[in-house]
Amino acid sequence: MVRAPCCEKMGLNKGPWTSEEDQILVSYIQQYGHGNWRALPKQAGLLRCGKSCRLRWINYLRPDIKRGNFSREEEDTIINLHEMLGNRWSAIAAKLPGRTDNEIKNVWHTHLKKRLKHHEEATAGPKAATKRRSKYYDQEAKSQANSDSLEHRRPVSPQEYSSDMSSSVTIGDDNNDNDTCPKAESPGNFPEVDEDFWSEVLSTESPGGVVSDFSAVGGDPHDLQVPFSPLLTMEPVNGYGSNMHDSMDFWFNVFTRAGEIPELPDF
DNA sequence: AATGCCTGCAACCGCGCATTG
DNA sequence: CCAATGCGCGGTTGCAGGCAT
Repeated sequence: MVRAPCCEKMGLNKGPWTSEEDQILVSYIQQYGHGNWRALPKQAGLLRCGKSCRLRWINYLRPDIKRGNFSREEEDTIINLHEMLGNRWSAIAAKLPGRTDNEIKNVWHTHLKKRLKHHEEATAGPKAATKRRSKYYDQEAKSQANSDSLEHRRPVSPQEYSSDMSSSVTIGDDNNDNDTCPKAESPGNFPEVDEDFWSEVLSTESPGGVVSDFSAVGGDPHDLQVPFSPLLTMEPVNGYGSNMHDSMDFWFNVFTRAGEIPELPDF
């Protein structure tokens, strides 16, 4: 099957959007919505393909877009989710209101990969830790030192925790290198946990569920500092927990990293 | 001051999946 | 059932601005 191009390429604008085009697109969507992206540019009088319009709207013009730099918490959330989901940017974006998959993808490639790399260097040994850091990271470390770095590490209630998985693990944070940042020697920087811990988790938890009694799994989740914490908040939509395959994958990763493969829970 | 390099980000491209007729 | 179409996603690119030399 020969696929037709998404739009007639002839005579359509490409590249950066002008403010006029933005205005046309916004006012059209506000008035009529965006039922059919392919037809939209023609109806709105834009010399763009529908795909381009959709991208512009979703990534830039949508009214609920959150602009500006990512907070530390948002970055930690991305790192957590990326650990779980991989490059499923849209699934990650779904957990970050106001942020787009494109934005998250960019942040990951420009900032967070460096953070992780730096963290690995730092945990690999003092020699590696003294390597030259990126410009971004130097600035970030400076600004972080000026801010109240304790705020985002504060303990939270299970309810609050359930709606904010971002606080579970902090990776590559200069100021946390000596406190609660996980420092396991094992691949993936995961701390060891004992069998009792996992059996407790399994008795109280299943994918898609929420742990309501943290005393049963070791008290304050922040004290645990283990990467499965997002599991505790997982909802049976968008990503892990949404189907059997993902759930199996997830549990396999969790147990493999924990160094044991107990019986999988019923799904 | 000039030049080249690097970084960040907006936008494009191609593919796969879902839907429709 | 199958082809056509539309949409969404992830990877990649190109450009503008900042920075180093």
